[in-house]
Amino acid sequence: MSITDLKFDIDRDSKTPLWLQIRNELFNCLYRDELRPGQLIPNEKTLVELFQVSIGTIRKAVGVLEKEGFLIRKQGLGTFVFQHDNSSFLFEYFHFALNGTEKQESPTVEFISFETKKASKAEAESLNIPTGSAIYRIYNKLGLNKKFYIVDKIIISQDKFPGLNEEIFKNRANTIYNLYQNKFNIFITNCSEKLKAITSNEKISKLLNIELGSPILKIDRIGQTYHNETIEIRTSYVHTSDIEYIHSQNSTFGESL
Amino acid sequence: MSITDLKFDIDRDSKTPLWLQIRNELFNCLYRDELRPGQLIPNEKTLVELFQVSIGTIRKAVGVLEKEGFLIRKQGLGTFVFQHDNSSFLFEYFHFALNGTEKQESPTVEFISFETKKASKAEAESLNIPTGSAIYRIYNKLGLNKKFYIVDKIIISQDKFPGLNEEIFKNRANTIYNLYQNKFNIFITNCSEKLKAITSNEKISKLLNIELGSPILKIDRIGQTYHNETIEIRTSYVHTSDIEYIHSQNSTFGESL
DNA sequence: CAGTGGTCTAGACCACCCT
DNA sequence: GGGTGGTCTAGACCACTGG
Repeated sequence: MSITDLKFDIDRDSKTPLWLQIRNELFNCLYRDELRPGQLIPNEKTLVELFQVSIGTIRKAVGVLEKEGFLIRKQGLGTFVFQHDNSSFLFEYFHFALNGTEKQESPTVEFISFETKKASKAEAESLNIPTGSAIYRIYNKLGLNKKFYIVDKIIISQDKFPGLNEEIFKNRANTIYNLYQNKFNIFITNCSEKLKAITSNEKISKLLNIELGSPILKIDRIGQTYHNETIEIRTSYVHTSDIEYIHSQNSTFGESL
Repeated sequence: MSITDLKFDIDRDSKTPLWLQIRNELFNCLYRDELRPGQLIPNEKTLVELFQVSIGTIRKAVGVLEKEGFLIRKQGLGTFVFQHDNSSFLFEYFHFALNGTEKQESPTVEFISFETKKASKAEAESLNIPTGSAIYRIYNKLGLNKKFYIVDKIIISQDKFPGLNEEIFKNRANTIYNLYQNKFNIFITNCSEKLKAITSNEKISKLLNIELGSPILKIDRIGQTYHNETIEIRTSYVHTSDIEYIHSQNSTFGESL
């Protein structure tokens, strides 16, 4: 079943603009997996026929989805569905750089452990599952410049990742979000991070080889998929002696143009 | 001299798209202060005549400037130059909320001190002025929910703020960025923040009424104006017992529509 | 080369806001 | 009612990509 065979419900009398209706229809195709990550979507002329609107309206709808990060337009090639991979992922969700530098390098990742556990009350609430449900708890170490500064704890519901095990997790060729997407059909669409300063406990001190009670940056990240469904809870413990968390807000884009 | 009297250099044979040329011309008007914060810019029909292009091209240029944050379009009213003020500023550059909540409240601000000093080497480098140049060093306390959690240290060059003194600073009716903009013609266009976890020293402990050596979130913010000229160095020391630094990345905008 | 998205035109009509 | 930006049309032509 190709998307070009589908029938779409466009209501020309609706108060909702045509471009937004089309954007929503296309968005639902992504959500329902009728358009899959990396896939080429129909060209603009085809979409014009499919939706029976003018090309400007199609361009507006596709433009919004591109701005939102779901589609990528490439002139001369076509429009593709975004996918998480090594080249695009890191600089979206990895926010650290060595002191005084701007973001550049990819971190090195080292596996620590993979366990099956039961969800605590807080974890269950975040993941919207019953307390005590089966979850996976995964620990990783991340480093820059050959030294490890970050410990990541990942909590995911077993229900959403049937068949996942330590081997599959360790042997992934790409990023973790790419694994979710390709093997489990789960596409992380947005993240929210909350940062605090705490003191390191014994476990973190040992893993990062630092003194007990050192100041540590703790980051609680919630990873969600379509319609704000929470998929992953990731807690990072970061020793910020040599690295910094970077957050830039530029209103500018075109000064260099 | 109104903008409608200006002559613009639009090159129809250039490789640069018309909409980008127009965007850059308008941007330069902002930079050169020919269009001032809060001001209504000419309507689309007037811009069409001014630049001798079709309305779609104008809309593209203005749309980009709006996305960049420099202009604000209001249907039925017109298009205005963005200005920092109490209503729009806070939720752009204030990133804290009480534990477990999302961002909502405005912080309360309390003045601590205003001093004239000489720039240290690091400060001078950031501000691109000679070491030892005259600067202002200002301390503020910020709080949420009637308790203070944040100490802000602001460093600015005296050269860029002629006539600034403690009275003017304290008696500002609006935000600090609004003061820069209205009294000194300096418009902050972008910020970059770098976060670390440290332990509190004596000064910070006393100001925030916490134990010496408590874990503290330290934020180094660089505030810049057009063409990446650094205007302000702001260092925040945050006691994150009851509040969190929030950073969301949403690719989505339209799920609620 | 054929096919893609990017730019641009010259309008019409609608929704919104203020007086 | 008069003015603003928002939506939409039905094209033409250009720039880029891959084979």
